[in-house]
Amino acid sequence: MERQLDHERVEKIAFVLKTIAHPMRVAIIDMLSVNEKKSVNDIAAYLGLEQSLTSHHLANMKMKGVLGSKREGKNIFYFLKMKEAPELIKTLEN
Amino acid sequence: MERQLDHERVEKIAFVLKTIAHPMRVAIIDMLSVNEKKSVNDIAAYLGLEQSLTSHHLANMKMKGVLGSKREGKNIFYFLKMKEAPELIKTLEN
DNA sequence: TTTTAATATGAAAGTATGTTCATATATTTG
DNA sequence: CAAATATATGAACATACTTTCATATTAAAA
Repeated sequence: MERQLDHERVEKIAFVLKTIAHPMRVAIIDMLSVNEKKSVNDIAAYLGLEQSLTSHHLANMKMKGVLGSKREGKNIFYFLKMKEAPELIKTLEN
Repeated sequence: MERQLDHERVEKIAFVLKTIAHPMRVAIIDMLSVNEKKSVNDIAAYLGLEQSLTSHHLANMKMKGVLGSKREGKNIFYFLKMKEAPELIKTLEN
């Protein structure tokens, strides 16, 4: 029989869940699971949010390993980095 | 091609994620995914936590539909109600 | 029917998270 | 290089979440 999760593992799992557990961030991940990459402005426009707020959330998810980003000229494109993120959302769609 | 998630769905998904996104609560769900049902004291003892704190977390998860409970004499047993909860954890174990 | 065991509850304090606003930085274009 | 566009950043504020502590409730046992 399998061991229960140890403390460190539990912390890490909660950390990832916490990173995603916000309506804006769920929406961003959902969008990026369909779009491969999107600029900050596109994301903000699509979700109807302010630039600065969008940027803060994107930076947060990037810092925590959920997203990545890549500059292309004037734009910065964000993309999904943690493949599990959309799976979490899919688990709860019903 | 599939529609994106609407606002209400995104909110609901974030709500569930937020309910689970805490180390103690991940540990409780993990425990209950292996044990079917456990009393408050058992849970508190197993996790090395105070009675009151454990009770608060259990009540919270019950209120939000993740857990259920059932009194048996002096004890109250908690059990998993939302089947997706352990799946979320499983997605992030690796 | 008092005591003990198990759990819940509510308020206060502590801590973390989210949002806004003003401004900074980087890149392209005229 | 000055202006415009895209994005980031930091501080202040607002809100939400966690923990603790003291006490209440419920059920069983003596």
